Formats: sequence, structure tokens, C-alpha cells
Amino acid sequence: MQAKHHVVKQQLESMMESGRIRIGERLPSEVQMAKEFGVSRETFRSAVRILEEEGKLLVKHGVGTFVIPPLPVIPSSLEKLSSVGSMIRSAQLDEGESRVSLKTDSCSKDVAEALGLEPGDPVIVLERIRTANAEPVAYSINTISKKLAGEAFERGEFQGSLLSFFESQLGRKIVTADSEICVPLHIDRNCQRLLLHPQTTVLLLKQVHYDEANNPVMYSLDYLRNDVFTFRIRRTV
Amino acid sequence: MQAKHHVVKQQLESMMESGRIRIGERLPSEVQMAKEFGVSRETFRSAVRILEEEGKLLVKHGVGTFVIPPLPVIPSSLEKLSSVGSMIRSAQLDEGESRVSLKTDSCSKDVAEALGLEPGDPVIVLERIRTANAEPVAYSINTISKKLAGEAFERGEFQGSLLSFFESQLGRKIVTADSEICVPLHIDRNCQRLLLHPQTTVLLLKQVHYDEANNPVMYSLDYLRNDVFTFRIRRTV
DNA sequence: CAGTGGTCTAGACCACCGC
DNA sequence: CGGTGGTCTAGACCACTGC
Repeated sequence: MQAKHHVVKQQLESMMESGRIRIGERLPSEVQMAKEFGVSRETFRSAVRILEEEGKLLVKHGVGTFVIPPLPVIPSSLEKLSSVGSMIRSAQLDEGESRVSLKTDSCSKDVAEALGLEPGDPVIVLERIRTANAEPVAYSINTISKKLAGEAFERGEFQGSLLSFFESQLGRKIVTADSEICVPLHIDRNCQRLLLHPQTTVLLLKQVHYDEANNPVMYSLDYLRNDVFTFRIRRTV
Repeated sequence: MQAKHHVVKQQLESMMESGRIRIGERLPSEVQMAKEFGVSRETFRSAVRILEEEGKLLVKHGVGTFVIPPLPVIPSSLEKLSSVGSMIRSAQLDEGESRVSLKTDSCSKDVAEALGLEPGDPVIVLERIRTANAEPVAYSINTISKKLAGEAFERGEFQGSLLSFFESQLGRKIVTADSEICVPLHIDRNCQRLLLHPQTTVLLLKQVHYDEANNPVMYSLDYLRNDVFTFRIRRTV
């Protein structure tokens, strides 16, 4: 059963798309619209609130509610947390093999701080070169606390997205990441693995991943070729 | 007069901060809490919804509402639209003079598309080198439709943030920007203006700015030194 | 001032979860 | 099954805006 406010939201959307309500126009008042849709005013307002958050309506207190042109959808926006694999696929590339190195290490001070560990605690470090169209396009280093990862990496064949691996094998759903966007120096060894063409430039994402309860669960470095991927973001005040 | 749900929200926050409710704990049920706060259940829920969006509470249908550790506040997050000037200030640098060039030009195909103009339409182009601590730290190129800008740039002394200039002089409040994050090649002329030190790297933001009604009003290129600025972003699924 | 959106209420019923 | 959050209602009053 669809929620009523969701139905109203979709009806409003289709009215906007079909041109029944045009861009710039003011909607009839909430009381009137609620009556027309046969719902309570609060229910109608729930629908409006969602469309306002989506940037399709502009609500002005004491004035009215206006239809505004939707901003273009950002293809593969950086705000949207996604795996490198899905970035490759959404860039319409043929994802190739990813050479893997997996080892246990003791964690550095930086990583310890990011993951809430003590320096020297054992961690699992996973390094991968990702290829597409037979070329390296990304280099990733993922670090997970040994305590958290346990033997999951040893017992199972690890494959596919790390994010879904976390959910299915460790019961931790990764829903947030704090990322620092860096431009690495050319002398960075990891960066050089990707510098095969003169017009290639590389972006580095230093990321801390969190689960639903905001616990830090993974630290990662992702080197990504900027001549292959585009990075977009919507900024608001 | 503060809205009741806002008061409740702040009370909940102070209870979390003071440790009256601890991280990981379940809140009493909504019915009970509403009674304790002396408000209706819907009002209490409004407060909870805001705290959930802020990542301080986790609401599980049929289970309960839980206090979760707040994620660290991101200093000068990229998602937050801000001027280069305020980026400089929040990096605790002494903003110096910015050499300015201002001219009228005819707009290129890319800019035309971004601003909804025709190629060749007249535009105002503002170029600035921003300095801090007596060094160049950013190079900006801002493009505005001549039709929109009118004589605002000629009549007034332009100073301070472009964003506030837009609001006060043109009556357009810039609230959104779509940005592409790029790593420029070293041979990029604008990039080279900033490459004075061997350890300097440069990030380029290609941005389209929109007003409240989602009209594109400005196109800008911002070259920013990554050894001076850090760029952070929070990503969610 | 009239009309708009913003807030609040008390009560009802539904959907989900764990036992 | 009992308890939790999710939705919905009808009505009331308040706050803001423009004329």
C-alpha cells in the first residue's frame, strides 16, 4: 500500500511534467489542493515538503507555492556514495579484472585515528588495481580493522563490491563516507601506476566509511583517473 | 517565538550532550516522550525527524529510536556553497589583494549551454588572482550574462563576495551550484599561475551557479591550490 | 486587511519487529 | 501478540506577505 502523501507527490510530479502546471506558476492554496486531492492539508503538505527538498517546488511563507524548473540530474554525483566498480560501470566502461593483494598489517597513526583504533593494531589491507577497456583506471587501498573483519576475508571468496561484502558477511551496512578530495603529486608511487598517457590526471579520495550507527568501519584511498571519470557535486548554501 | 518542535529538538540535543541519554540507548516511545515534553506526538516527531536528518538519531520502524554518535563536523565542506574569499578566511589565511580584470566578451558554446544563452551573446568576464599571505592561492574566472548583469559592474565599485553582490545589486540570491571537480593538466595556463612551489597541486572547479528559482546565473572556473585548501565532502547512499 | 503557508493538537488506524 | 514507529485526519490558531 502506497502512502497517500506519496501518491499525491507523484500526481503533482506528473502534473508538472505534463505541463498541467507550468514552471513559474503558483499552485492553488494548500487548503484548496488538499480538498481537490481528497486528503487532509497535512498530508498534502508532506507531499509538498518532499518536492521542495527535491528542488521542484519553492514554498514562500505568506505568498504561495511555486513550480520551479528542476535542476539537471547529476550523473554519478560524488555526494552519492558508490563503489569504484559501479563508477566504472556508470562511466560505460567494460570493467576488467582487478589484481588483488591482501595482507595483514599493523595500522598507522592516521588510520588508527580515523577508525578509532590504537596505532599498531592489526588491520587487513586490500589493494586493487581496477581496469577498464584493458587499461588501469583506478587504484584502491582499503583498510579494515582485523577485529572487525575477522576471518571473513580468509573463508570467503571476496568478490564484487566491498560495500555489499560488508553487509552480507559482516552485517555492517556502509551508508556514509567522509572523503577528502586531493590532487596527488606526480611523484606519488600509487598515482604513477595510472599515469600511462600524457593527458591523464589523477584524483585521490581519502575516505572514512561509516555504518548506519555512525561507527567508522573502513579507511580507503582511491586513486581515480580524471580523464576517465568525471566528478560532480551539487553545492548549496 | 520559537516553534515548539524546535524547543523539543534543542532539549533532546542537550540531553544527549550532557549524557542524560547515552549513545546507543533507546529513547522511550514517542507517545511517552510526547507526554513528558507536554507536546503532541506529531510535534515530538518533527523534532526527531530533524535530528534524524542531522544524523544524531536512528529511527527503526517497529523497534525504537536510538541515539547514535554524531559524525564529525566537516570543516568547510565542499557541499556547502561558499565563496573563494570565505574559503581563504576559513583556512585561517590573511586574504590579500585580488588583482582584477573585467571585460565584456562574447560567450562560448560551453558557457552558453550552461547559462541558457546563445553562443556569441555578450557576457561579462571577471578574472581574479586571489592572494593570501602574499602568495597567489586561487585564480577565478566568472562569467555572467551581460543582459543579467547590466551596468551593475560599471556603476558600482565591485567588492567583496560575488555572491552578496548578486543579491544586493541584481536581486538574485545564489543558493546552488553544480560543480565539476577536475584535476587540470600542468600545461594549463591558468593552472601555471599558481604553480610556484614543487609540492603545489591544483584543483579546478567548473561551476554553474543558480538562483532560488533554479535559473542559471553565473558560470565560473576556480583554480585552487590543494596545498593551501582542503576539500572535504560527506557522501551517503 | 485578506490570503497564504507554518505550527500544533488529540485521536485514530496501519505496518513493522521481536518474542 | 504487544509495543514500536508511520500515516492520516479535521480543526484550530499563528506568522508572514502584499495590497
